[in-house]
Amino acid sequence: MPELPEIEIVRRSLFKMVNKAKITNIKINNKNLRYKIPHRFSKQLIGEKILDISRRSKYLIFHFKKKKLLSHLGMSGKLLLFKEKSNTLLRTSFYYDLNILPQHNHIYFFLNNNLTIIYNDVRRFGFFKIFNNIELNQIPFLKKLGLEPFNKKFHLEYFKNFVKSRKKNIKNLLMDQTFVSGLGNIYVNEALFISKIHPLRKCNNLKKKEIIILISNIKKILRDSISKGGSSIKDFINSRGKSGNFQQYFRVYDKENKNCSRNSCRGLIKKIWISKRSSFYCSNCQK
DNA sequence: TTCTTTGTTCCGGA
DNA sequence: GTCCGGAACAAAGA
Repeated sequence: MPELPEIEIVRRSLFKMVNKAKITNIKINNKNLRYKIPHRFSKQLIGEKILDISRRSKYLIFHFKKKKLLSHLGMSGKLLLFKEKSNTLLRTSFYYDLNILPQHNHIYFFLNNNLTIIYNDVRRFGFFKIFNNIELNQIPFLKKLGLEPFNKKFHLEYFKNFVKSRKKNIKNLLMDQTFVSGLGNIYVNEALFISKIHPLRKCNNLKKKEIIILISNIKKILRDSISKGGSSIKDFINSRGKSGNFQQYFRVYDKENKNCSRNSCRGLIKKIWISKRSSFYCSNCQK
């Protein structure tokens, strides 16, 4: 569920607390994540100092002197911060109040500042990979990615150029990470709703005006979501266990059979599947 | 037992 | 060669 805004919030909240901290130990409870954690994993990271944490699309990158640790949270991955001294107290609040179960704590990164980063993931679709001496844009997972939505180059001309020879529907285009990277199902649904564009419209048939509105809305919705603390389908919390609250602002996602929230409309929200992904749209105002 | 959920990769047909 | 949709994959809860 975490999409760009959620990852950005995790990045910011982690960075505040663990920048310049050194990894003193690592405990792996379950190495079977999306990709199996190799034996050398702990050895390669212990003693390394976190020099930066950056984000590309939905990936987090921990920067060390020569190494980079790439992480993707998959569907339900969480990076929790744990204060050693008040261990018990935080455990309670993380694990029970927020329905985070300790049996899904898979990796512990112990730091020299009395904090521990815990990777918790119910479905284990997330992953960690270490890269040595490599530029960011050469990392295999990152080099195929399209523009970041906030990139100034993500504009009308880029869109028109990209769809010139393409015929897919606009929903699948926005889900395509080689076109624009960081959007997932939820924000694509929302952006199309706000832009009054039907998800099945062919991407090369959008009018100039519609493209401009859509791009502007994508940027706006991501920015708003970050400022509100990230989306919070209940699986998502930020690194300090604080739940995001963007969920209450969803206008179309998971609103099947509800009335359209647009004042002037009041059409019915429909649910369809597009490439096996649930898609919600207003049958009246999304043309 | 089956369905649904996600992002990503892989594959075959067009 | 390129585009595009579908399948597979990971795990678990309903």
